[in-house]
Amino acid sequence: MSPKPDVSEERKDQIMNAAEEVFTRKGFDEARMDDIAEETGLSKGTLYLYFKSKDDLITAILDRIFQREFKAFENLDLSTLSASEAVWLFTDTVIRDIQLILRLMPIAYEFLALAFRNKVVQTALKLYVNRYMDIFIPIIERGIESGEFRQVDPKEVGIAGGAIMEGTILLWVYDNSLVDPEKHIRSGMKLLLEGLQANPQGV
Amino acid sequence: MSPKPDVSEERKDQIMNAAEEVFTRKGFDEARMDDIAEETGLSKGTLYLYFKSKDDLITAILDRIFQREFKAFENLDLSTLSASEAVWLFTDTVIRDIQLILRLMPIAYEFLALAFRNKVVQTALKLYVNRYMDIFIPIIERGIESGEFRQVDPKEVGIAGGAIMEGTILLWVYDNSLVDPEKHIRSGMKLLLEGLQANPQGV
DNA sequence: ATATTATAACTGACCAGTCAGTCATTTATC
DNA sequence: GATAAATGACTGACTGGTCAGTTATAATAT
Repeated sequence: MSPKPDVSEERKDQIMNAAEEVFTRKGFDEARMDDIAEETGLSKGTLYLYFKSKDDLITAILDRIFQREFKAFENLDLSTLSASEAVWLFTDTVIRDIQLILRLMPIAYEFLALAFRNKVVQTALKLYVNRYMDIFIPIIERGIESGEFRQVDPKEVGIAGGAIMEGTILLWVYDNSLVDPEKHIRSGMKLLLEGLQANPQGV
Repeated sequence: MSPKPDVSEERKDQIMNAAEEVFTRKGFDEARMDDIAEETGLSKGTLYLYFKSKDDLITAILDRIFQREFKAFENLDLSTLSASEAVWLFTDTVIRDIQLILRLMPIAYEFLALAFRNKVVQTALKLYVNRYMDIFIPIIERGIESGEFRQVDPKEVGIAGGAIMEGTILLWVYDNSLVDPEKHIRSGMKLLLEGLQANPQGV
């Protein structure tokens, strides 16, 4: 038996939480390992017992965020719904998810900037958007087949839907007094859906 | 008169061009003043004759980008067009603009990340999105008044339109093999417009 | 002559990462 | 149940490299 209980998982989480806070507040480059140490209440040396470098810590945090994102899409059974209903359930899921993510937006945009020069980041983002499209596009296809939607290109609708979701958040970053992410993602999706109806009326 | 011809404007531009290149390639923080000096072919000391700090240089570059952006919207007379036509002309203008800006996207996303902690950046972005909405929303209002569009909230449509434009670019950053900015901004706007028609048919 | 433009060597603040050592708790032994 | 040994957790002063910004000096045009 070990003379002390293993606390390494709790410590790692504790450090990641503190680091997430500091990175969000200061950005990757301005965040000092000393700041993170202070935020945890631990010493800097201890951080290096659990993460071998600052990069390693950043990577672990991003991994954790992505894991959380993907979880929201699991257990999502859209097969029994009409296409419109499925779009709404999917939209609601994304919106619920976004509420949790909004505070991490500063990290997200630094991460996006990295995507242009970092292969690993590119791959992660590609995976993310593809998971998204793999859910969204089949809904549209089903709606067209069933005659609920008019004849449109499902991929184009998928991209437009994704753009509305991501773009609305972007506009909120531009001017948070102009945009309410939840409200305007919903109104944007509603406008898109209304244009898809085979027999125009309420959605 | 000065004993030498004044080349300071050319030098500034030359330095900004080099810096834009290096910032795009490496990011603000990873870009060294020595890299920029090497890119210009000048010495580091010379950079400091024209820009008093790295921040000053970054600010000048961002200013220049924004100036270019705004210029595209000047001389844009939409008053003689139908609302749909006006939306298309506006969309085309944005798309033409975007082609020039795509290579600077890494800078744009670093800049966005800054927006969360920097008042000046916040103000600049707010100004940008508001100029955009000040053009777009009146077009929608006019379309509703004239009976060309059905009764919708013009602000919501403006935000949806903006989201489609900005969001499509974002998706392109996520996965440039999935999205073609020009094509998908156009198809997204088409879907939005079709949903706005008072008497659904072609747009 | 002299003002301007340029240079390249230099400085010093800064900070990621290290390491020799301390501390607190558990286990082993009698 | 008291003492010692073992070990994991933790610390913080230190180092070595980096890089924004400075300065002393030179070149050049007028």
